[in-house]
Amino acid sequence: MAQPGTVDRILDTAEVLFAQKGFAETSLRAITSKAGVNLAAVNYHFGSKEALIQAVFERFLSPFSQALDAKLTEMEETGVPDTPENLLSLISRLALGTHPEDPQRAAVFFRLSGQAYSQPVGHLREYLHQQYGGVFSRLQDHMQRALPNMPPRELFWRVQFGLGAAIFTLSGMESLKEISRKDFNTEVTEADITRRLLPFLIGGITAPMP
Amino acid sequence: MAQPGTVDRILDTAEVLFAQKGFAETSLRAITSKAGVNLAAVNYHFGSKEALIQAVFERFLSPFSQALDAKLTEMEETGVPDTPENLLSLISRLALGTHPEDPQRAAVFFRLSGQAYSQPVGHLREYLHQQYGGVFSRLQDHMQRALPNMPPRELFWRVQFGLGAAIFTLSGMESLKEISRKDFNTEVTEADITRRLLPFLIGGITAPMP
DNA sequence: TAGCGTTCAAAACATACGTTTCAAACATAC
DNA sequence: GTATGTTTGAAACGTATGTTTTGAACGCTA
Repeated sequence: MAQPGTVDRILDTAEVLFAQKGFAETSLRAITSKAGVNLAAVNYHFGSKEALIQAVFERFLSPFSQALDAKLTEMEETGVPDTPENLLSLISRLALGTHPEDPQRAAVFFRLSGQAYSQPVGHLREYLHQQYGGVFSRLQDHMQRALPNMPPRELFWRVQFGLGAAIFTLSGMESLKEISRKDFNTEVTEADITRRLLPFLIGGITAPMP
Repeated sequence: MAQPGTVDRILDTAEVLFAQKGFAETSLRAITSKAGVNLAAVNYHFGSKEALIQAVFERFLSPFSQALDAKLTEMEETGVPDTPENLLSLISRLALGTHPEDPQRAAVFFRLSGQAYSQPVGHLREYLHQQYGGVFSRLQDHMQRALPNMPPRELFWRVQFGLGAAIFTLSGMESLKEISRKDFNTEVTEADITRRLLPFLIGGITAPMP
């Protein structure tokens, strides 16, 4: 019988395990046993492990992508000026707040993104590109309008650098949290890091050209 | 018979395959067959796959780490001032030029670093930390001297951000090269990116505090 | 209630993996 | 040339993986 949520229980468990240990290192048996469902359920509902991975990302990125799209439209309509500050803090707020019911969710989001990016050429990367490349290039356009004097090529790379700084740091947070705890006797949260990230990103993206 | 270079042939092949596809996705059979050595050779010479991974990193990072150490000492002795520019361009030159006989080597270096960082908690990360944490904190000290007014905690995170931007971008170069080729009709090299990286990193690390 | 499509559970399947074994081939020292 | 320790080669081992199969349990409609 369609017991409420076999599919969702698989997705919930898979996204946590994928974020913790990576895709290859997470077996279907680990997912299904922790989720309390039968092993065959993954192949039955999703078709394959690869399809499950894509489903996990779709459930994650679609709300974020749609929210970003809506916010950009809202900015255009209400005449909020395109500035690096506005754009970057918009993204930061969305990344932290797309799933407000679960604050831990943001950490999983960042770790999953890092896993996806460091993933070899596999199908995931191109899937993400063709699925969410549109929003990304729209964001890039806004950033270009915010910095009209910067050559598009230079801006492209600087956005990539900023993306790297953000995803890389936030996806490796666990280890960094520990170091910060040891060296500075301070607990840090994802929100702390994104707050510190903003000036860094703005300084980097708007830096004078050599 | 100790045919000249079984160990080296394994290391050469392993480092390329690890960089291309990741650790879990690269089997010992793929390595040994491409290297033209027997499957058992890995366990005979290295003991295990995990030990092989560490050996690959040691061969890579030790020359870099030693060179960086020497250059920092040289800076101290000759009185070269600690500035973000000097420190960052030093690292950039070393990363690109530690293996001058093979320009491709730098790309492998970056991709391997990215794989190591995005790796889950596994033993590799702590191995790298206890092996090369010393040079890293020495570099951090120099950076602190370059920016005496910045709180150490803030500097720590900004260095992490910079590290993320560098490794993340350079380790995903293949895809980014392709995009750049399509969008801008330009071929880019690792050296191009590091040249563009420098102003971004300096701007980010020295950005005014909020 | 009978039939039907959907979902579940348990088991088996085929394959790929890291590792181990053991004998043969080799280099070196005596 | 023989003996000894080291390295190679081919095969097997045990295990873990993703996937498939089969039949039972279930909800729904006629």
